[in-house]
Amino acid sequence: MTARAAAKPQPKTDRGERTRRKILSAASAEIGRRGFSVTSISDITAAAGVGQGTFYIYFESKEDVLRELVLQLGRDLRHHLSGAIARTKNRLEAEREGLRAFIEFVRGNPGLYRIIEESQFVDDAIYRRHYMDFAATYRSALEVAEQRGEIRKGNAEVRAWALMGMAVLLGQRYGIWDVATPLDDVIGPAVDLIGRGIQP
Amino acid sequence: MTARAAAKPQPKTDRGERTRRKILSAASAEIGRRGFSVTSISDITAAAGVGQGTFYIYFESKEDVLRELVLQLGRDLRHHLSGAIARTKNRLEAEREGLRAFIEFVRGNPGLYRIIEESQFVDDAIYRRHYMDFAATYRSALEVAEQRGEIRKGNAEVRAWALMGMAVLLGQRYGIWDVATPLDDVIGPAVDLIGRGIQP
DNA sequence: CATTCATATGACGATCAATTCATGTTTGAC
DNA sequence: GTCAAACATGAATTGATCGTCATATGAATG
Repeated sequence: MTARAAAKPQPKTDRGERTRRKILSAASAEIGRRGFSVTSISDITAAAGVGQGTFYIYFESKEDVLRELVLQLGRDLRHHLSGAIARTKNRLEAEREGLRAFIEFVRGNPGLYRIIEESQFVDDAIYRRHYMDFAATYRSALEVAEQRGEIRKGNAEVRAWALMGMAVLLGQRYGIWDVATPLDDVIGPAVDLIGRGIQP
Repeated sequence: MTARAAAKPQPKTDRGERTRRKILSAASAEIGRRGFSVTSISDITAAAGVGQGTFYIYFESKEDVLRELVLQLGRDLRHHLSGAIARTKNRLEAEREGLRAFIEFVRGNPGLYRIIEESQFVDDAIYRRHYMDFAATYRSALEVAEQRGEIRKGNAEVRAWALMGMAVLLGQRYGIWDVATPLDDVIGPAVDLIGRGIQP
């Protein structure tokens, strides 16, 4: 499940580069829409408009493609989030804008969300790394905010995972299953919970 | 993926009942250990010690078994949690004991946890129902606590999903990936977050 | 324009899992 | 103890995907 074969060499021409991208992009669309396990390699190559054998010029296996997609999505999401948080002036505002950006991202890319979650059952290591990376970033941000006195002292590691968990399930609930509820109706209560908790 | 075929009739003899259970239990063990997609029906029947054809006397397909496992796990988990919460005397205590019981359950049954999560990619409807059911219960509990003045007023639906999300990812992080950290080191900070939030 | 490397193809063989079914065994009601 | 219904079996069929390979085309170089 986590076995790594020798990676395929990078394409050496523009044409190769383009073809590789076509395959990756078709894989993202097909897997995002129908799921990893039911998508066959020939589904992907058909969607990409290339021959079946072409796939194996650039990738070892379907798992290999998924790994690359997860990494790519991680980068995209990170970029999207850091853009949203950039101009906030304290931690709670960052939580608000980060959560909003996350659910927006999910609404805009439901398939991509599913790809990451399903990667757990294909290559646990890559899924884990995805979350570990986000957690590490989150944790640092919380520690900085703590230093600055923007938030109470607390266990930043546990907090990071708890807050990520909130975002993940709210993303599922309000980003995929229900895209009708206005985001403000979700963000408001969620940020209130993050900021002040439930106690009177 | 969500297609439902005519359900198989219940066994009519003790022997039948026993065989059906053997298959379900073997399926739970195998799928929990190795994952749904890589487990074949013959893996399951071999582990159960029955012939391959026997499987089809009781189940339509592997998906059919998974549905039943998810329902069963939902009942088990609900039972485990309500037992843990029963004697708590306010909402925050219930959050504490519920979270502890949940992560304990995950540590004790990592495979079961994976079964529920993977069901999302096999039969989305059953996975969704699982969460919807828990959310409905959670929401009611929060509304009652609100009535009693045990917690501040707030959007119980959003809160329920946010808190479930926290539990799910903390369960992943501290129930599956890291089972060495003492639970109190996790529960404490998490309940502090739930109770008072991060603001100073 | 000749040569060479990179890229592209899709038919084909190997593999594997799902499901059926003809046949045999067990159970329990009478 | 008989008998019909329920249950059990695993070999055989079916269907689908993977991954390879012989062959062909494209592009760049001198």
